[in-house]
Amino acid sequence: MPKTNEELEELFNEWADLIRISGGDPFRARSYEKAAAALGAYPKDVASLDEKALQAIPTIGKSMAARIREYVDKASLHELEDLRELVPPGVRELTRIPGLGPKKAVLLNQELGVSNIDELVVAIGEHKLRGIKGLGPKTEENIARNIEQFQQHGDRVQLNVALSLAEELVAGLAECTAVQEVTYCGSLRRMRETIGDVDILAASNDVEAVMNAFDELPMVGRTIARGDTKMSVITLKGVQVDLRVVPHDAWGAALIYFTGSKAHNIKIREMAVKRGWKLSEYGLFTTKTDKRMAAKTEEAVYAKLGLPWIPPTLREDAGEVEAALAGNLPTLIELDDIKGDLHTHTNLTDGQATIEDMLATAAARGYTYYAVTDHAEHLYMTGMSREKVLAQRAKIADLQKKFPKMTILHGTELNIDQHGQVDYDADFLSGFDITVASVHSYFNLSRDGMTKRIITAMENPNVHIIGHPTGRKINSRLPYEFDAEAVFAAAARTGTAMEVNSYPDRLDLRDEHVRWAIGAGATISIDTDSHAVGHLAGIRYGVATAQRGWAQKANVLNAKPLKQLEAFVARKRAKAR
DNA sequence: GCCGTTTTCGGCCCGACTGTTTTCAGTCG
Repeated sequence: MPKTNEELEELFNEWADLIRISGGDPFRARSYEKAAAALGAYPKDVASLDEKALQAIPTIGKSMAARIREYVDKASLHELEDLRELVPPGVRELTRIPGLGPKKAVLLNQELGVSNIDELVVAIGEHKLRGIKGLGPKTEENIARNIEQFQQHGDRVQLNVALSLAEELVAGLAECTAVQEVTYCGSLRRMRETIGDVDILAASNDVEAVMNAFDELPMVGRTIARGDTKMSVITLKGVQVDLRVVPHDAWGAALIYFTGSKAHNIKIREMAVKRGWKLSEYGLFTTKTDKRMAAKTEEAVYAKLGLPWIPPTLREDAGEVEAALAGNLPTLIELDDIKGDLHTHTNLTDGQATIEDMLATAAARGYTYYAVTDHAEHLYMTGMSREKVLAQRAKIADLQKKFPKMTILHGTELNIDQHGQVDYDADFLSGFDITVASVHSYFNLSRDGMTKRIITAMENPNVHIIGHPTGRKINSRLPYEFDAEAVFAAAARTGTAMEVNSYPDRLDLRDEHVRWAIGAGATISIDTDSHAVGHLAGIRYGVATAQRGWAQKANVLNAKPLKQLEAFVARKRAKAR
């Protein structure tokens, strides 16, 4: 997303926190949060908009627009700076600890002078919290434990880790006879790239039995809360899991509630309120007579609100409700639409598996084509040479006979050098069926330099896909700086696909970028970058990320039949002449 | 601070759980 949007998202979120900490109007705080989310998701650079255009963005009114302009024009926000003066430094940091909200953070600061997490740890060690009115020994204990949990597992877990944990938990609970239905919900069902807590929903009329069964699952560690319908635990690996048990006849309403997102739920609950109804996890009710109108299935609840069923990957209040009302919901790309993988490796370079094993696994997935794209020679550590390339090509011609239903494409993953050039000359490049080109070096170029570099590579008629386009690694490496708007426009202009790399620690492009790239008219390619046979199944993460970016089948290169894929490559090569 | 098919003022989603209280505030999702 554009840099200004990102900065404003962060600043407005800080603003919202400071309003809450300073005891300001909570609804006003929410306005800032909503505006922050809207700016973060906005696909164009807001720095280029005037006040009138800014106000056309939902949640941005007159004063928000003026503040955005102030920030763009003067690089400052004087009201936010004034507010920072009012709030003791460090109090906001304290609210990052689970269970410690603005009220308690202020209390701790006022009573004990605590202004950061380290000082709080010392105060707890001296048992100073229990003397404060409203706090007791339990609170002191809980905060101490939450700090420990936060410091050890502060990062959200990756999608694949959370998903396999959730699948294990669901399978375990399904064996309990009291469980009528069980599934995972929350950000995991929405397939967000990282997951805070794993949410499990079960239907049963024997809550005790389900909770006891949950407690006894081997991966479950400590219980942190247990009530009549809800229970929270920490797994042995330190992930928080929330279990909610509901009556079977409220399954659909509970699914919606527990899947979220919070913003999506608020949106549809407001729709209910406007009709004189009330929506909760127990169903959709009339306010006057408390009569339940829908609850059994998600479809029934959405239908009563005048909406089609909305796929979980879209439920972020990012325009999906409005699109649903207008009958414009996208028909999302599905896993079954994927016809092949266009970015994969073998043990000829840095992969773990032989080409035979990779091909057999791909064929078993039912792919109609598959590209072998081992690294090119400028990634010296992989020891690639032209001789090896040609030998691999000959081998593929041979192996093709073993896979009559799957066309094997011979490709390569090229390295984009700091000037935008790639490993081979046009002549040698034309021998490949398809190529991926990626940035593997010089991550610290200037924004302009990086932008120019990537666009230069895209202008090469023998470059068909840009691999992991932003270079980010979740929780470890930031994306490199470049002008995404210019790059996506160039992708559309040059007929180059932008990859959605499915590797769980990459997911690159990410959801918001996918939506933006598609909006710019670019084609995306959902690939696994597999280095082992087990990686090929990871395509589900890429498909989910593309869904979160509103991608439809027509936007995806490797959802096209082979002929159309070949035409995509040929069109680009023809441009060189 | 935003917003409008009851509205330009007065609303703003809804419920669960904990810990500290003797009926509720704070926090979470």
